[in-house]
Amino acid sequence: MAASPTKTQAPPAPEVERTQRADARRNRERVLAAARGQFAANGLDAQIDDIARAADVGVGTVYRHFPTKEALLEALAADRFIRLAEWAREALEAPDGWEGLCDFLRRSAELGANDRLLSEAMAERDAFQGAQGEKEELMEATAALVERAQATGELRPEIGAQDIAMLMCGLGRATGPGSFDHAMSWERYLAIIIAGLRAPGSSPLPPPPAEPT
Amino acid sequence: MAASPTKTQAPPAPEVERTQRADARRNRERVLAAARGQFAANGLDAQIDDIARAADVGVGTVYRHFPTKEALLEALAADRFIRLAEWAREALEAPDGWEGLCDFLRRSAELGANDRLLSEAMAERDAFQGAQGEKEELMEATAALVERAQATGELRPEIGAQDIAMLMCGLGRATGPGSFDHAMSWERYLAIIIAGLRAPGSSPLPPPPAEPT
DNA sequence: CACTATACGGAACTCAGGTTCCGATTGCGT
DNA sequence: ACGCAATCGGAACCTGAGTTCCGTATAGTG
Repeated sequence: MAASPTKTQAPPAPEVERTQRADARRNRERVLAAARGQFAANGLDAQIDDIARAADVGVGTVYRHFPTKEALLEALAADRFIRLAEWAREALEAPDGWEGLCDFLRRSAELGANDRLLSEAMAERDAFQGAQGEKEELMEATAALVERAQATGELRPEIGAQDIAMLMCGLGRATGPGSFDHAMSWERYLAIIIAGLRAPGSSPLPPPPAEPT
Repeated sequence: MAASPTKTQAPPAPEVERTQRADARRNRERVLAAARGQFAANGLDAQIDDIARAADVGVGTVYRHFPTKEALLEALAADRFIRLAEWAREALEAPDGWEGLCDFLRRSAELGANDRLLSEAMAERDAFQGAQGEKEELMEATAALVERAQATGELRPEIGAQDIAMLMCGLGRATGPGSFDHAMSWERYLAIIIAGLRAPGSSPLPPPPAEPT
């Protein structure tokens, strides 16, 4: 495209991305995909060498795209959080609040049960600072979902978004790949939890400790 | 190696235990205690050096008593399983079946929430072969507890001992030390689960996949 | 009190897994 | 087609954690 003087486009913004060779971009995707697979199956201790091999790429290439294992991890974790947040927002569109919540839980559970990285990333308090923003967005969407489900009176009123996160995290870690009974599907676990979330007249939950906004 | 004919090699009963120096026995206990603490706090990746230091003992001493990290781990895991099994049997004495189960769950949850090793040991399917027997004993006791609680009609009939294990494992891993919200006590999580286990008229659970005897 | 088998401490070794480096390749503007 | 800079591959390097080894210290015994 000729740089016509009228090209009002291309303002001062230091467009960083564009001068990247095609193969580089392609390899980046490969690495990402391979890493997703390895981390899903083996959790945090998947190995860089394996990822490189799975991506059919040298280790050096992995490191050129992601300066460190941690960075790669965070990129993927952020990815997951974003997807979950999207699902949560979609669920907000559902006609019924309670149904919407359940759908969201179902999708999350399935994802979590098949991706060790997700539940491990969700669990560790300190690590994954890089994906903190995305995580918070997810929590916000979840909170909205929770409130809507409580408005109709179906979801116990004491529940908060934190509770949901905690429960789904437990589900992932108990039923995920490599866990003691991955075959026994996450669906049983989820069904029990959902029943517990809705239960009408049971004794109130112990108070949550100083909910951070 | 010469099979010396006179070397009758001690009588058949290889009484291993008794000729052990007093300090050796004492140190063994120290190591065990220190290891318990370290593993509880840091899970499987607690380090031998730290355990030795905490026990105020040299690394060599740790290895003289336990040939390998794995061995130490298994000794401790077995320990935990045994204690849980005892608790389960105690709970069988409770006047009410459902109450007994809940008491057991409460004690297990508290232990699990404060001991990363426990839930990690419970989860890993392959590892910890050494503690397999103890684990099975626990599962049996749990099964008895479950049946009794179902007899009175309070516990949902589809629940099995495996479900309990899975749930408690998730609880431990979601609320344990180092997890994303250890402060948010395990009690909330447990309350939700208990509600879910009892829930009367909710939709039936998806079927368990080929329960191993 | 002397003697020896038992136990101890901790430096040194080994190995695994993350990270770096650099010569060989290869996309792409001219 | 040419040439340079962006990329690549993967051997080499570094660090951390489990394990081994051996000279020294000590409980227990005659």
